[in-house]
Amino acid sequence: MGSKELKQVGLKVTLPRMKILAILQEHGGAQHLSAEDIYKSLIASGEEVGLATVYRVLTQFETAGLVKRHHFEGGQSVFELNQGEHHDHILCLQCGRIEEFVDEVIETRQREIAAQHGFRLAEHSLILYGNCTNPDCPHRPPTH
Amino acid sequence: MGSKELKQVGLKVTLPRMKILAILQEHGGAQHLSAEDIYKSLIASGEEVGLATVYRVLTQFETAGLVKRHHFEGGQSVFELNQGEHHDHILCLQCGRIEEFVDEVIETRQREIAAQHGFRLAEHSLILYGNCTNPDCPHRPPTH
DNA sequence: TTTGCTGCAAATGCTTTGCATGTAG
DNA sequence: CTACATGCAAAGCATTTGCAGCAAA
Repeated sequence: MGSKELKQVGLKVTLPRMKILAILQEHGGAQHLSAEDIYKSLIASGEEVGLATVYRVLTQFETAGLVKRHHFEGGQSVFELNQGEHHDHILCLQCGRIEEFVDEVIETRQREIAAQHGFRLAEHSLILYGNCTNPDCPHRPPTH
Repeated sequence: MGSKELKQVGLKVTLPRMKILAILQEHGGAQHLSAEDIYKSLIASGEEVGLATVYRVLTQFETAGLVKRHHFEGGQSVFELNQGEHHDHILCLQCGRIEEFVDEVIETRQREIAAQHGFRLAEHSLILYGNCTNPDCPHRPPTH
């Protein structure tokens, strides 16, 4: 299942790569995991991979366009499967919940602003931080 | 001139703090400097400050609301004087030029999106990355 | 004087790299 | 068989912290 993607981007099909891809694909691929998260997950399932390998593989995946790297508050990078369409993120400062959204109004406005300033827009990073009013929001600091 | 701000926020008026404030205020206060930048600037002007002090002071300034910290691409944090009104940034991937902008359309839309997802919006980070078409853009990698 | 500040060096947290061994193609 | 992958330990950065000495109020 994951071997096709690996071959496509010219990476050898190895166990660590397959496993990491599988972890990212869980729950529909809409996860945002740190390298450490993935490493722990591997260890938990009895795999013998080094943290360095996790970082190396994730970087290769990013270069290959398989995953996207984000820099949310908190120092560490988080990775998610590249699901094709671009999206931005909103995350809860209380419980760390992350939701994705796409908004054409904002996308369009960004291009206009870039043009006004004499820039050709290449990419952007938009992250909204807030408190989710969900009753089941466990009011504790985010895991990452 | 900077001593007033320091007293206001309950920090003792010391030479390192005055100097760092002065550096941030240069060029109208619209600079985006890393701790290292500021440290080098101090050293260059013959001051005997430690890098640790620069970090400590910047963190205190941030807590006091005197400066804002941003996480642009590149690992290090950059600091700018808190000029009161919120704004976002657009920066050139080629020359590192940074421009600031405010857009009500985007601001409003962000609040709407947050509300739609059941979030009370606390803050946000919006950074546009592009290539500035300025003829004098020195096509080399950004300094930070 | 007393509390808070500073420099220095050491410690930290995340991420990358060097190297010898192992393995996919 | 050969080029690429891996694990481990060590190295790298950016940033923080412990501590003894100094200085602002």
